[in-house]
Amino acid sequence: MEDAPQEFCSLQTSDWSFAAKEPQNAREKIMTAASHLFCNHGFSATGIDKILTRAGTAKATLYHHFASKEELIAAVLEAEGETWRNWFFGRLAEVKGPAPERILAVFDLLEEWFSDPGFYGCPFINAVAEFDTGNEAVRQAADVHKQHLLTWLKAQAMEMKAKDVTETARAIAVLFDGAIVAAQHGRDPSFARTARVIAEGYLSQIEVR
Amino acid sequence: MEDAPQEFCSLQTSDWSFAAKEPQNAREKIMTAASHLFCNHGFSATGIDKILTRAGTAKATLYHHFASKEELIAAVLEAEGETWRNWFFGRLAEVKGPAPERILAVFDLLEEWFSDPGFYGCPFINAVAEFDTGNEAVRQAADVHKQHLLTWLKAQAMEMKAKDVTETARAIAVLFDGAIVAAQHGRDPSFARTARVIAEGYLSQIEVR
DNA sequence: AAGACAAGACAGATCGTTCTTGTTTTTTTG
DNA sequence: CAAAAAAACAAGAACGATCTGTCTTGTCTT
Repeated sequence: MEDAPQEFCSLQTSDWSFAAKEPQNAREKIMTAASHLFCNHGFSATGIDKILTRAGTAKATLYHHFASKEELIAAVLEAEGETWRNWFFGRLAEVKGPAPERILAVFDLLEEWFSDPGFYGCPFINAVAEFDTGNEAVRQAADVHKQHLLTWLKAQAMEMKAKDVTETARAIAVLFDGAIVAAQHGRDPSFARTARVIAEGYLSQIEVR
Repeated sequence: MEDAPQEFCSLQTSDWSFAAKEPQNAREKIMTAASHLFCNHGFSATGIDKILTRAGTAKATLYHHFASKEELIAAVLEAEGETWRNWFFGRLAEVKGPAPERILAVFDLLEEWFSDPGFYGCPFINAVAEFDTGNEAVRQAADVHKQHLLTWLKAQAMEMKAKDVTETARAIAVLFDGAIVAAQHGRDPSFARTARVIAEGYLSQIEVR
């Protein structure tokens, strides 16, 4: 019952998740089903048959669109990453104010994300945690995703004339990862605010050019 | 070759890992082999047969000591947690100085941990990331482990007369988790120092009773 | 005599993958 | 616009491999 085929739903509450999107064709049906199962029950633990049952598609259709399970995993990670970044940076673009306030807004967005009942942690953190050694493709996908965030953070650090732009971005990224993991483990969205307070203190002490 | 049976090694370089200990009997052989494979290649991805091959033991021996794979996972997590905490808190007990310095020493220990070539992240973070939904036993084991750290942090916060003891401990824990994940993903131990600098700033601004 | 262990056959289920057959949908073309 | 060609898709059988777990037989150590 829990993993039954998704019923029609015109209201998109989880803009950050590809798995919550309305699939338009068989390929998307497979990807949204796979995304949900991978992220909630793990990649290795999710078999092809479970994905097909949830997607309501045929086995040949999956292997027509994806050469292997590994390729499906890669496609899901890429789609999840892109959807999440569109949501995240899209919302950040709405924030008015100087760079420090934009950085702090990051943690408000994290709290929104954590508060979603469907929150399952960061797919990339989870994937690297599951595969660790081997599967360099997964690590690379996670790296690409993280670079997007670091690039944005560096831009903010430059705008606020931080002395060490890279180190400032790294520091915020540590708070970012820490908040995600703590919120996932404790099922407690308020870790985003804890991280925000730390960030406020850090940014107020930044050395400036 | 990579996962061959471990050769004799009298020097214990990785005191933090149960998988690096010298097994004394068949049960410990199984547990150290399982620990190594679980932590490096994932729990679901590691089959019983691979564990037995690495341990050099028989299948009946495994099922004589453990009722199921799930129970073996639980036993490995518990052993890994205890070994790690013995190393961590044992080393912390050597640190002289007031509470803030003891807290900062946490991040020096993290850097040591991250610098070990065999570092694979935190087994509990990895386990929760892999299973997420379902498997409440794993989540509970992770919670117990985290409570040990939080209790220690609260004691330090009390000693330095922090106004909000719980929040102070939570903040350091966020930096703790963030450093682990960042170091694991970037294969870069220096994230421990990044987290330490943030902690220094945070502790210097703490509200005191 | 008893328990710990090795070695491995065996079972039933599930894994990822390929293949076949037929239907529906889309695209191209006359 | 209609006919024809092509692609997408459903349903599911079949494959060999691997999965967790059981069971048997025999050796070794206490």
